[in-house]
Amino acid sequence: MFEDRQIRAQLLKGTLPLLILATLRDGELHGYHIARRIRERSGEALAPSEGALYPALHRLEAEGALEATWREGEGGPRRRYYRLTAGGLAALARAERDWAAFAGGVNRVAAEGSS
Amino acid sequence: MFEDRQIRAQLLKGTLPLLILATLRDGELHGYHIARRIRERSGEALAPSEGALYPALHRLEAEGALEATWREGEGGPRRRYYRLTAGGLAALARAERDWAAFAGGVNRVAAEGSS
DNA sequence: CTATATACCTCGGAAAGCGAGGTAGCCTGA
DNA sequence: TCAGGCTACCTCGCTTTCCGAGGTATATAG
Repeated sequence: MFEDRQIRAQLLKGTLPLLILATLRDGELHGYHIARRIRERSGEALAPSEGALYPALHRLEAEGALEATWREGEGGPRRRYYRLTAGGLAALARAERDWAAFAGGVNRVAAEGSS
Repeated sequence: MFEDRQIRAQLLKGTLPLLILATLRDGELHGYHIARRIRERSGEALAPSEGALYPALHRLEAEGALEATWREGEGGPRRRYYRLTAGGLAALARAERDWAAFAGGVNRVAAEGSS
């Protein structure tokens, strides 16, 4: 049947950068922690896979939105901490604006009894 | 630079079925008209391309969410009119629920000063 | 007869998510 | 001692779906 596959599977597309940038607004975090924060804050509604998260972090770093440093982990493997650059902050503002416009548009189209 | 490309380009992913199904809630329409309605109702925020729209319609039809009939157009080329099936109505409800959960999750993560 | 608007379609390419799989360090318990 | 589990990172191949470009066809306006 026409199942959850189609909608759910693709919804995350394009919003991961926003989620990552927003998560890093309060301070630096490492990748695994970012994923956990997104899950928690979204109330488990969003759960980006590692196969999506790490490439997204690399992209943002390559674009200059994030800076990263390796740190030896206390009681655990080494971690890569990410923080926003000035450009990243601007990218976050842009991403929020884009998301608001997009979500608003979808809501207007999907709203019942609009004409 | 980290430009609009990244967010905007992929945002539509996964929401097209919802937009199409919602647009057809009030009655049958043909493809071109559906595209126009989405543009109008979203306040020009959403403008799915034909290369995305027609395949999406075919997918929904193949899945049984839509039924379609050809009609000779009065003053113009022939048109294919789409309408919701019972299954399509259910799919619409599901898509709306998924969208609400997803958008809510993104908003919670992106919201400033949440903890 | 050409241009424009409507209306449909398909193709190739790119982007980005997912799952599976792999490496590695540390801790716990049999 | 060593198996299992948690943290933490990474990559690869697969899939989906979007976009843009291009193509067909009909009707009307100039």
